[in-house]
Amino acid sequence: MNKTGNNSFYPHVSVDCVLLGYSGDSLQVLLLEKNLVENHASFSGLKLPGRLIYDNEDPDRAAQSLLSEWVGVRYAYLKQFKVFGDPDRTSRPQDLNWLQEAVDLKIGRIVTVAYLSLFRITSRKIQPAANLSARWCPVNEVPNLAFDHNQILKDALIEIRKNIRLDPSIIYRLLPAKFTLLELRRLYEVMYDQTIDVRNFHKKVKRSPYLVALDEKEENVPHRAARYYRFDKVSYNRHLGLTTL
Amino acid sequence: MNKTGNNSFYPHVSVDCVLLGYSGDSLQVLLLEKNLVENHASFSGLKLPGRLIYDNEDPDRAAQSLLSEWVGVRYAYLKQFKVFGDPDRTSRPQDLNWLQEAVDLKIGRIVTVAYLSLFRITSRKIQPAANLSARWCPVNEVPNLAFDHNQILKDALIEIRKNIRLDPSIIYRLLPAKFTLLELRRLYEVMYDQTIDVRNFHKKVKRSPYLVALDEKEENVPHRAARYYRFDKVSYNRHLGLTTL
DNA sequence: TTTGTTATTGTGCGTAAAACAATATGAGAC
DNA sequence: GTCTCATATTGTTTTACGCACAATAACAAA
Repeated sequence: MNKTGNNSFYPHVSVDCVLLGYSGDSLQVLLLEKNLVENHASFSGLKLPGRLIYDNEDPDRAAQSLLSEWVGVRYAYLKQFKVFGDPDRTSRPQDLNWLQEAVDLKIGRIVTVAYLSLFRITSRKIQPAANLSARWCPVNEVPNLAFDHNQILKDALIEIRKNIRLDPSIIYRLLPAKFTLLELRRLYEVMYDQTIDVRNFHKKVKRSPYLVALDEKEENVPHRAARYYRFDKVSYNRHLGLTTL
Repeated sequence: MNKTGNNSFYPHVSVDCVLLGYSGDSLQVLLLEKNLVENHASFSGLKLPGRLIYDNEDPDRAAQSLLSEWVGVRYAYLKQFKVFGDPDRTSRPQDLNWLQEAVDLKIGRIVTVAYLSLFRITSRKIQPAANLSARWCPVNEVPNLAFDHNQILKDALIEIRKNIRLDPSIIYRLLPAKFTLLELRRLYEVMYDQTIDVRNFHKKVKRSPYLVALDEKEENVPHRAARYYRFDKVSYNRHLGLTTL
């Protein structure tokens, strides 16, 4: 309740992105190394991609540009999910050092808008071309991050699970155009961190009208070939009215 | 992409609260009259309660204090649900006028964090004691509001429906300690804007272990008296683990 | 033809959603 | 006390889904 008395208070506003990529067997998050500070070897120095918003820039647009910059995906799932505004969220000594030395910011307080994005990691995109200080890290093996970024990541994972139940189409952004039911099942298992019965799973997904079987099968596999399926957006949108209510 | 070049950009940050009250037969939202400007009779002049955050103040705390100020409820459901940061959201002429004349703000850009709160309207609380410029308005009859507040309200209503499915306890904050199943059903019907079959509804709610029947009935009603029920928080919290997964 | 490996499929049970109408109960009128 | 009015309360059937279970089909290589 520390009133300033007048209305001339201006906090910083930033966006931070939890960029989640699926590699085909695990869910990974994009982390940046704060490698601009060289004399802090004992500090982990990892953070989520993020920056202050520009003058006259919508936070949504800032998040979109971060996504483009680091991953290059233009039309991925991208959702603002929470604001982190604790006045002390940037006040740890290491974080203050970095803000001052690397970004040339004074003791500034920063209110950040957190975004969540999901996409498929293709071999080409694993290393962002523009900057080598970025790396993918499995969400289960994330070390201590700067600021409250561990908390932001944790909230993002909770959020994404909620959203998948309300909008299953999110899942299919993590798969190639053609996929087998095994791939689909593995993805659900990774997302919810639990195993799923094969038979029940087949029955369930085959009820969905937007999952269409192709006349195509795996080739050159040393066992029975699995059928390929694809996700049909048109059927999904028609079907939406029923499942959402 | 209007970069400032340096990192010294400071937008305003505010919180706005969608305070939803249930009067027993309809859902209402608390609106404030921008009555400080007297020479704009043709302008509706209604807005959601909100203000800039103070120096060193967490947005959550600011929202909590707004809630206390206007409704006086201390432990109500209060949830941050979305950020509105379009640079042009405060640029309509009427809104600019109001900002300058009433709040003494220059052309400032404002990023706002929107909160959602739900509670019961008791006769005592319908008119906030401190300020008579506040009024309840049925959510279906809300006129044009200042800024993007109509959009904020719309998003809040979508959000609350999602949240009730995930956490039914929210519903019981809108009812008195003792209530009949008719009152409970009417509330669900108002919330989802659809009628519900009486028999199926009774069967469904009676499965909930946290809905306990009392040995008490309505009195002085010209028909069969309905039984009273209450919501049991302890049973609900025990039960939570099952329904959430 | 056999073998190894994975893909695919069916049955039973318990629970819940949805669509239906008849009976019970309280207060007041006669 | 009986009747009437208005609302409260309750049950059955059908259909769908979640969940727990194991046997069969298909492909490639030996």
